[in-house]
Amino acid sequence: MIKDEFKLDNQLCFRLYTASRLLTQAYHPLLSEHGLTYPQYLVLLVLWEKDAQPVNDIARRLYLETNTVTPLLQRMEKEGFLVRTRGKKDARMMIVTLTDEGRRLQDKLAGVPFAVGKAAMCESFTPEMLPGLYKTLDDIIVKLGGGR
Amino acid sequence: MIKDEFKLDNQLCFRLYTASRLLTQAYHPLLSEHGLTYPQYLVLLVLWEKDAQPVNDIARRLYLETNTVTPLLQRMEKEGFLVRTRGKKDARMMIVTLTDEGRRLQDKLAGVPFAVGKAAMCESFTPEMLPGLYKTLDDIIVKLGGGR
DNA sequence: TATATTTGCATCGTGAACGATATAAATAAA
DNA sequence: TTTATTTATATCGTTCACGATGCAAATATA
Repeated sequence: MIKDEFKLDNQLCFRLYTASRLLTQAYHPLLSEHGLTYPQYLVLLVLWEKDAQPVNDIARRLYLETNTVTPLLQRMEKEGFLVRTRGKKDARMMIVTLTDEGRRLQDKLAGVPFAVGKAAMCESFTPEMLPGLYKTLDDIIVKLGGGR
Repeated sequence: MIKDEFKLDNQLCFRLYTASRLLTQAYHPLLSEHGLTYPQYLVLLVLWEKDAQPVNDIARRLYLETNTVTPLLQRMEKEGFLVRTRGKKDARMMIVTLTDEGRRLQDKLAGVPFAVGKAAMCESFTPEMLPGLYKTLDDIIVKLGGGR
């Protein structure tokens, strides 16, 4: 008999992994319509909050490494959503700035959060449960993401 | 000013995505030591519960597509953890069966669940909170993963 | 000032994810 | 029994993730 700790139904990570993938899939049709992927959408969220940030700050905000973010930003630049320019004071830094088109996406994607929310909520999982869930996930993230 | 729905701190999906990635990273050193990745570890969990399953059943259990699972199984076969044989009754099916080495990993990885659990738990996120969290995530998965 | 170290970003290789498509076996319909 | 459809898996192309490594600019040290 398999040990309890090895049962798939007792795995926190598998649940997080699956829920994350399925929720990302829910974003897919809404984002691909505008030529975006989910990680690219996250970059937009970061830049909409605060424009003109260096690669490092964007990566840290998303708990990602720069070697993940750099090619992602290069693709977004090629698509015309942002521009990357060397920092004047410190030439090592690559400053990422939204283009007009990148800012316009904020209006075009205005309906996305609600649409995805509607797709995930049900009788047993309601919006009122979100704060508690956020707190729990944040605890896990802080514990594991420590340095960031 | 950015809309509340667009703030990164109000994103459920980003939290799931981050928590999933960070928890998977916690598995990494423990698994790579044995030549395994996290998705490969999930395949082992499935096969330890029930050996000799077709690709389709493994994929459904993990909420993945077969085009994700097939190459993953091919790599695991090359590593000697399992064998893939065509079904006798239905030759379309590829039956996946653990090797002795694949079964032995169950003992070698015996300490992994506890080690990862210790890495994720803290004062504010305790093992007692797991059942509630499981329920919430399962609701999301069922709502979004519907058919599977 | 010359040298060493640190910092910020980029490149490379591998392994997922996943949409789209292909292929062959099994089953259903004509 | 041909022919059409469904089913199970595999292949292909693109985009992440991420460990390892490289490189140039900035900073610290000698």
